[in-house]
Amino acid sequence: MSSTKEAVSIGLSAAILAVEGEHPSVLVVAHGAQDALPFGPFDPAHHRTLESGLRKWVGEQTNFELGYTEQLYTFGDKGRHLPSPNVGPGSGARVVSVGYLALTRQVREAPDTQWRGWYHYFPWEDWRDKKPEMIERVILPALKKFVKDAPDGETAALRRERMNVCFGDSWDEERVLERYELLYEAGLVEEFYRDNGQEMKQDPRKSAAKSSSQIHSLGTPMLFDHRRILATAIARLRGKLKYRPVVFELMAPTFTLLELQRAVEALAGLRLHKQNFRRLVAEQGLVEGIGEFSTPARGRPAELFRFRRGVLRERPAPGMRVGARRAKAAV
Amino acid sequence: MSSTKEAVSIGLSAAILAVEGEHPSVLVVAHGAQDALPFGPFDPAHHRTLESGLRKWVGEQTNFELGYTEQLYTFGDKGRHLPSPNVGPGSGARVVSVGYLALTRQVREAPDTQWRGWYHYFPWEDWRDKKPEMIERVILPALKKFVKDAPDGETAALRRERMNVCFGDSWDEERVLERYELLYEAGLVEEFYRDNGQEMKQDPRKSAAKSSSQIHSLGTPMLFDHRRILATAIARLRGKLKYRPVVFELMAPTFTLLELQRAVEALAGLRLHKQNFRRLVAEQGLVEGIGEFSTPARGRPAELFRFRRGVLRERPAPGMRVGARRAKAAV
DNA sequence: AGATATATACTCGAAATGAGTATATGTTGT
DNA sequence: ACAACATATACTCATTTCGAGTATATATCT
Repeated sequence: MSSTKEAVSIGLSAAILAVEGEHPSVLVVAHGAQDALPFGPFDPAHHRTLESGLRKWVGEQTNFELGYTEQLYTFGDKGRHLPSPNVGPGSGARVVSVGYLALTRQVREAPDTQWRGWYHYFPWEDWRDKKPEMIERVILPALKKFVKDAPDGETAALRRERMNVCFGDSWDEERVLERYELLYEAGLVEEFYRDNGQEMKQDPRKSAAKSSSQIHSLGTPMLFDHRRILATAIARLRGKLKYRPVVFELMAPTFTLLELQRAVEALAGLRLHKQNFRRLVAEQGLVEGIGEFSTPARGRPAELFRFRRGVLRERPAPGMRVGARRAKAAV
Repeated sequence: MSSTKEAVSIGLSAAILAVEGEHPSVLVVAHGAQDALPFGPFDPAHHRTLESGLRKWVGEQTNFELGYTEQLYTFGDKGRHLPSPNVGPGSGARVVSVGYLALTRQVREAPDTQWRGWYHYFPWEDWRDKKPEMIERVILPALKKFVKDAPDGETAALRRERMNVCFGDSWDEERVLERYELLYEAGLVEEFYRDNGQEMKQDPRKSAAKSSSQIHSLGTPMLFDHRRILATAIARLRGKLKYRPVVFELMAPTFTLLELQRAVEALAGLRLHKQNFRRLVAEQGLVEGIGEFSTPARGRPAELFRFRRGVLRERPAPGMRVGARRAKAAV
């Protein structure tokens, strides 16, 4: 084995997600001027598994009980996780960070923590009202420039392909991470410049290049690679939604079908067809009515439902299909 | 931060998978009497990312060039990855192991390595000929006993649910890991006893309990938690097959449609309907004929095809749907 | 009572899909 | 040459899934 052995420490980060009405949110802690995911070191002396380590200090730090948790990915990139903003690279021990997804019903905030909407960090991911204008106005022009600026033809072709997959005609709501990574590499996201020790060129104070090649900083940045972990978490959740009944981890014990639909829509970032949604939910046997009814301000009261735990036993892959709109023309 | 800091080293393990004709295989190295996945330490001083570290020493150790690779999972459990068979726990540094899936076209074997069939390790996962008899004869009886032996009713219900999901009426070929973990916990797999410092009770030399509660060791065991990593790899590959054209990483540059089908069947552990398979492949535009034909020993020659790289650009999720047989009665 | 808002039931057609039949094209044995 | 066989390929058919829409029911507000 080689000389410099294991100067490695393990960091655990958790993207703790919830949804309140129509608003999907993530628990963040303030870390200087920047938002951060709750994170802490893994202490191998006191914890048998990574996950038990995570539960421990998340419990301490955010005063939160994690329900459903799932490991996301282990990042070991040099440069994208500096030990501290002040300390240059190469100084301390190398940090390998293990990211987790955790789901919870949104309750109170703990001290020093705050629930913030997903789409502050990923404004291009919310298609519920309409396709976000920034895609046509900012992202695609910048990506086209990114393609044009490629060093050689092969790289250009690869970049064009990625652009089309990520922001082309058909929207695949699961590709959250792929899109963030593309924007990162294209320099459309603040973390890119921070990680490379540069500044964002589009600084408003600068006099130079007016509107010609203005570079935009899209979305709110986060500490370290935390926005990447959050992107991974959202992507995973959006995918899982379709074949596992994970939404119910985020819902109150009872809910109306519309509330359930709004939650799914919030997570997927898409609108769904109401009648088909309830047909799906009914057919799948995901829920059961409890005979009581909501008392809405306006409109007809809706029956209250609860999750049918039995589904897990019966069906192989019960989830909320987030129907891809049937392609009109184009084949 | 706490006292006992980072006595952690990172191990990288790779499940390198290939398929030769109808035989799916994994590259193993002999480690004493046991099979092991190629593995080695991550050296943070020399590698920018975990993956580059992996490629480096896999290249050295097995003389192999990795093609497609994907991170699987990071395991940190105390007890399931002892530093060495001879050294007791608590002695050395804690090892956190990051598992990878890698795909390659099966070529020569490197020194000290060997291609072994998947189903040596997971004989219950191959349903191509028929449902493996061991499920009815050995696994289900043992699992029923495992349910009955549960300390309390709640645990029993959970265990029964898992038994049904894993080995019940409908077979979900993706749940490779879930099934292995269940067998592990039920003590049907040798690693369980090794990790707990016991011996397998069914030892043939022992005189005691004849056929009454005979405990079987299912499949060939592996070093450390390597069989778990392999299970994760197979599960991931079986899933990915359906929505990404990963099979082609395993195929020769040109192939007949039947060869492609046999490869998919080998990986999925299922038989497929031939006519529908080719319809699917054609509709998806995954392949293109090259005008040449195979020269088989018997039967009509088949056209040779190659992968159409264009698909990646065109379709959002091109893959080989492994059609779940339509449910007959039961609902 | 009528406007409005929401809930729920039902219909329709296109596409996907499981399963099968029919036919084409090669080899081997006699 | 020709039957017997093996494989490839084309096409049919019924069922299921699913997007999209219409129709109707039950509440509140003015």
